[in-house]
Amino acid sequence: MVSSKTSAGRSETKATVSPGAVREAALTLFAERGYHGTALSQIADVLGIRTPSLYNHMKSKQDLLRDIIADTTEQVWADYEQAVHSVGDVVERLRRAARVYALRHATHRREAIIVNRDVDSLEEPVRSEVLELRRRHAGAIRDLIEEGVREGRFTEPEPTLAAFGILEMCVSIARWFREDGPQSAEAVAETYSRYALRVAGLS
Amino acid sequence: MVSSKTSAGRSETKATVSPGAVREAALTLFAERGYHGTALSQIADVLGIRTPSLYNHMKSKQDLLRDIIADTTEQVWADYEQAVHSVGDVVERLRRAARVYALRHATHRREAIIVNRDVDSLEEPVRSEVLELRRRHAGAIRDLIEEGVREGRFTEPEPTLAAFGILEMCVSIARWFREDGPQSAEAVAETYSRYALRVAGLS
DNA sequence: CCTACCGATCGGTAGG
DNA sequence: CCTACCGATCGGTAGG
Repeated sequence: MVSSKTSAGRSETKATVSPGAVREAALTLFAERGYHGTALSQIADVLGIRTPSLYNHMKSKQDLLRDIIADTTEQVWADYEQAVHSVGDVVERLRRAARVYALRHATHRREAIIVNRDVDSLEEPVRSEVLELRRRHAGAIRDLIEEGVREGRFTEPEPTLAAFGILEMCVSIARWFREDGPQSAEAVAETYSRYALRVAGLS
Repeated sequence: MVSSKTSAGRSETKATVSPGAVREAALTLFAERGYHGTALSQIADVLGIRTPSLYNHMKSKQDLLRDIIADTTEQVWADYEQAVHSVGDVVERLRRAARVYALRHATHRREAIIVNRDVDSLEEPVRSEVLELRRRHAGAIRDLIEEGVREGRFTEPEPTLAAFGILEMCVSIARWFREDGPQSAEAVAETYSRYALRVAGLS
């Protein structure tokens, strides 16, 4: 991204920045300090340029947030659809839905933190669209549990509460997972998908 | 000149404010918009006074955040100790620890949201002290699961992951619980404490 | 409790 | 990519 940094944070050599580099820097700083806690001057510092130069690569600070959150939310839904696609068994469907959601939260930690902390800083109508997509996701998980209960595979009498619990348990992975930790993202996702089935009351 | 706004936020009659009222307003606004997303002028607006008058009831914005987060974190630990105090059975200990944690997140939603979203906006050394207390809590839950596994009551092979999952599942209650919803705080806490035992692998 | 006011910093624009 | 600069707003202080 930027070569030969001085101790003060800005680069010695002339920086060449791209929209992707700005987004990458925003991802790290928004995740660390929050949207309102991050100044554009801090993003510029990381990239080794002056604040006004950012505007060659983005439209506004709000646009940066919107792109990050909207893209991530859409990918979560796409993940879900692909995970359960052409899988018949309802237990296996829930297992895969939980596993892919958990895996994303281990592999895209910054995005997950930003979506969950700063979604309310989004301007309308994007904020409502994002919330609607998240509701759809939670509803799909609830429906899986209900279906499993009808088929006698799950026992949980409160599918809505269980769906929220399962999803938020997976979200929490983004808050503690370390790439250099003792477990791989895949192993953690596998473990949490087991928890999901237990919460649903796998019989 | 006392302009009497009726709809836009400030009060008609002369306001009498207390430290508790300032904290209450901060609680609501920090939870809604985040610490950095809330201006002191907004807190003053809610109370019907001018921003500088806030300083008769608090030391600084940062102090407001610190009081909210430190008090809440200490109460969570006190809750835990009281819940497991003089309870011998390890399954019952975990059930009670999860239930009291879940219950607090249903009954103190604003505090919970602020602790989880804005703890990193705390200045040192308070931030580190709060994080240490939270680690101690998670460690205590993990120890309960390990103890239960040793006694053959639980089966979970990853007590650390299970402890994080259980706690964060309970935290999530603060994000969706409504006092006027279909379930009481106690009922939700009861349900989530069942989930906790399932995640631990109650045999 | 208020008005008056402070320096600092914010996101963003003009113009090259 | 830069410098120069904008109006708005921030948390906070002085002084009554």
